[in-house]
Amino acid sequence: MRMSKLFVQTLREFPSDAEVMSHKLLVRAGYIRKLANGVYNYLPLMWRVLKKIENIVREEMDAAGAQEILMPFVQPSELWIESGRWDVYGKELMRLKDRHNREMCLGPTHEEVITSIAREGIHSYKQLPVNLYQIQSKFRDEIRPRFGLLRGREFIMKDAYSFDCDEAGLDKSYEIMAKAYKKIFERCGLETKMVQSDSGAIGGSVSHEFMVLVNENSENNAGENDVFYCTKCGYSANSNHAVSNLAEAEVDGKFKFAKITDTPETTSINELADFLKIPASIICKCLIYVVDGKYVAALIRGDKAVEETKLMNVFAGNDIRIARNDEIEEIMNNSGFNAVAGFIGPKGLKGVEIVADNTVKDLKNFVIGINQKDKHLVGANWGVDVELPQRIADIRLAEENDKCIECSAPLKVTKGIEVGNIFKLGTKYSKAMNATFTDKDGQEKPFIMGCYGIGISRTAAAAVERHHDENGIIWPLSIAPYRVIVVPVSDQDETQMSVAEDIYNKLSEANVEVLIDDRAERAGVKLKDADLIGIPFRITVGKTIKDNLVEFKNRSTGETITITPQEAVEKILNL
RNA sequence: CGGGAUGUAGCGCAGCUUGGUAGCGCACCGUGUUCGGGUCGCGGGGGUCGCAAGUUCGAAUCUUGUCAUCCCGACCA
Repeated sequence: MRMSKLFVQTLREFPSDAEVMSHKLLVRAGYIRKLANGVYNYLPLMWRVLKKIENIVREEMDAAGAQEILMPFVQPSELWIESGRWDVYGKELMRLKDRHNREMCLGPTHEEVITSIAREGIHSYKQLPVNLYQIQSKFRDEIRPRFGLLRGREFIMKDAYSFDCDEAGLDKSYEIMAKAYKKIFERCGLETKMVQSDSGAIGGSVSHEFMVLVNENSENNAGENDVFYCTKCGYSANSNHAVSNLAEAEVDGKFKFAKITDTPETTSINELADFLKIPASIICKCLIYVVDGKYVAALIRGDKAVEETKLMNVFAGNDIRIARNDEIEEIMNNSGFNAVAGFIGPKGLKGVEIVADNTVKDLKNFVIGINQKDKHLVGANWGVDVELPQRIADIRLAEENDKCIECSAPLKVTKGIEVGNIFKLGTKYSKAMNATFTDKDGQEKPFIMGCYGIGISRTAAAAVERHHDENGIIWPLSIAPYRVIVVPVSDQDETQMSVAEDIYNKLSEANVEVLIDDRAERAGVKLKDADLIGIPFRITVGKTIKDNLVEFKNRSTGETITITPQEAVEKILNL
């Protein structure tokens, strides 16, 4: 391709509305252009990168035995009503009506559609297992799109769905996908960590995320997830799922008897601990949440934080938020109290489900709210002063240096970009939508399903986050829009131009993806642009051509050698 | 949903305090010059100043509303 014809415009400055490097660089280097909030045009260079990633994904998915299909982007509400998600998916689901007033939605994911396909097409265990996938634009009306391609509303995703006749089959399909994913990201030049993650409200199911770790090179932190990991045994998990053991802490308040004590204006744990001159670990904190519209009280040790996803899962919920003050007031009114946030306790709460974190059951002679403003019960004990809730679960957010549950080594934490997710669905959709097959024994059974996603456009952005320098993008060779760019330094110099054209022609004829910068620009402009757009190799034809020498530069290492044009061509052909 | 900030040419910005009919750099067009890391000069084209009301003889500038964008937060009691 000739730069003089390539549809690209590089900018001399970064766009003012971009925050993270991948966003800044992709806009500045002319790869993408914003059309609306969270919605981007993919210009020629970007589209080439995306197609490269797609093809790697295709090759590995096909090699893993999956078959590519394409499902509609617009879906009828009926399927979503069948699965039960029409009412619970929330505002992320972009809903619309057609001219007949039928309700439709833009596909944020395709479990419903794929289940309907399987329901119609798979009738016997002899047809299983099956794995179908597609690569397609998805639309999710995110609360807050940001970071360019890392969290857009419209984005390109590969989604695969497996169907098996039993759990063992699903385990195998899952394993195959996990291996394929690792290979896909490796081939894209991305090191990923496969971490355990939350699998939503479905009991007993398993899910892993593939994270690109980004802590070490973060001017701006593009990683939206906290990943906990153990360097000793390899345990790793998303913070919404990470389980840990705690270091020793004081959990006995050693008060001789229980006493209602004045604790004026201690609305936070720190204030309360300071006021009573006690460690926060002997306070039992009580937080009111709203899960799917129902009130929930969560008890946890004062020095620890609640992990909302874990808490939500205890109640198989879809939505969780902390209660507002007016909601707490409502609970107080209903229960015959008049306390405010800071003095809430589990005792006597009406219309509220209570769950206690594992950390509170060992507390002795502790401090707890009793729904009286400016007072706490000091020296309380379970079973004596307050009943220990029946529901006890792990709802605690892990912290760095907590002990690994596998090997007790201290856990570390880092930021990660989630580029892939694999998930054992089980029969959630097949049961709800009555998608069954006849098994060996003649019985009709629901499919055992798995689903497997890769954010194609996010993977491209993650690659930029990991591979760039102060001059621009540094694409891994496997996903670069072009492998090599030929730059004649002066378009005035006939020898330079003809040698450059010759190199370009030879590489083109050998089907190498090659650019030639034939623009009537000065050398500085061309070299800056070559660095900015991040082509892995550059062949510069300059003055030394009188000695039959050109410069061969590696964008990634900066290594530069001077060789003959023929050697340069061969070097590229031998990559 | 709450808070903050910002909307002026494709991009980056000034002008607004103190109203008087819009400017700079980059990019673009023409021309000359220069030619190995974003040359220099001359000449040009391009903007109903986010939108809508209001105040005023007159509004980019003041007032109100509205929309959009970016950031932070979404309450850890």
